Amino acid sequence: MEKEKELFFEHLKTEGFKRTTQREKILEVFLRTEGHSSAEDLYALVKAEDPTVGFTTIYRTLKLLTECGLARQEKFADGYTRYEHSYNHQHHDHLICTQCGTLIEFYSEVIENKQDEIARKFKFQPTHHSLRIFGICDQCQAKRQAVAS
Amino acid sequence: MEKEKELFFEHLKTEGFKRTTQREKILEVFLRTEGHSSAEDLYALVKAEDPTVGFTTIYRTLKLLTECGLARQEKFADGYTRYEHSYNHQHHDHLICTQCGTLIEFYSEVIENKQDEIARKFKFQPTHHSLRIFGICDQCQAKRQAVAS
DNA sequence: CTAAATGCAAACCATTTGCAACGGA
DNA sequence: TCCGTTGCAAATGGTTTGCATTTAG
Repeated sequence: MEKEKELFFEHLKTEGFKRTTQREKILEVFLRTEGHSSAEDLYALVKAEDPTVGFTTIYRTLKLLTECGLARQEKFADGYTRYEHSYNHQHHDHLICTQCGTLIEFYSEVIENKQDEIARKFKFQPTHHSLRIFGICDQCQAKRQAVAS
Repeated sequence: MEKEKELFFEHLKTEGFKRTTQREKILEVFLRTEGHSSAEDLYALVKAEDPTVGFTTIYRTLKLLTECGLARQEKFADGYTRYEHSYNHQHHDHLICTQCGTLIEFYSEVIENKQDEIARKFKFQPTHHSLRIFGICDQCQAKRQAVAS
């Protein structure tokens, strides 16, 4: 966590931005989240600890965090943009149920390695990736069966 | 193309929807597109052939096409939702340059197979997937080098 | 006939921006 | 002090919805 904070403050310094209490608080709360948080989620969490922080600052800080690589954004079908960090949280990919929205996380060494191999082949320097498999989860398949009969 | 049209009209019939000239035209134009088209792109293309079709109908028809599996939607960082079909276009994944936006397509049998294996393990019935590797492309790496020196 | 479909304009809603007050450096 | 930052309110912009009219079945 300290390493991440340093990285952020360093980024602020080199870009000529200021280190404010709001930015410190938002980063701190963000690093404590697990998984995918929307700006709204984060706003609620930060607001609980510091009611003076505004919605706008959440957005502006998330942008900064994305720029320096601490946050990664992903657009979801529900219209919300969600953010996640990699601190204390190993990389994983997703199975997403298009029926109920359930998220299943998985990790495959084989796929990770193959991706690196492909990137090398194209002389491409990968920073991160997103693999999502869409379909129907176990439970929703059962529900469908029940309706059909 | 005929197979896809049949599938669509069949979907309309089973859902109790009507077969209209607008829907026929939109499907036809959509199947002719290559890659990722936004509603706006499609509107321009359809409008060129039939100026009476409205923007709203594009959205409503894309929703129908997505429901019956002919279109697949993907949210992009620029705020637009883009759609693609699989007619006449084999599946592929993407390397995306975060610097210049270049898209490189690739296909890996190993990754495809591993994905199916993972889905089976979770009793998940996959319909499609999206794998995007983000990073810096060959050309932009060269540019960076040039600036640094 | 009649229920669905269309096109327009207005509404929506997550996100962004303008601006006056504020606060690091 | 100076310039970036903040929070509010208003604006933005892609997408959706209400409604009167048109149209497929």
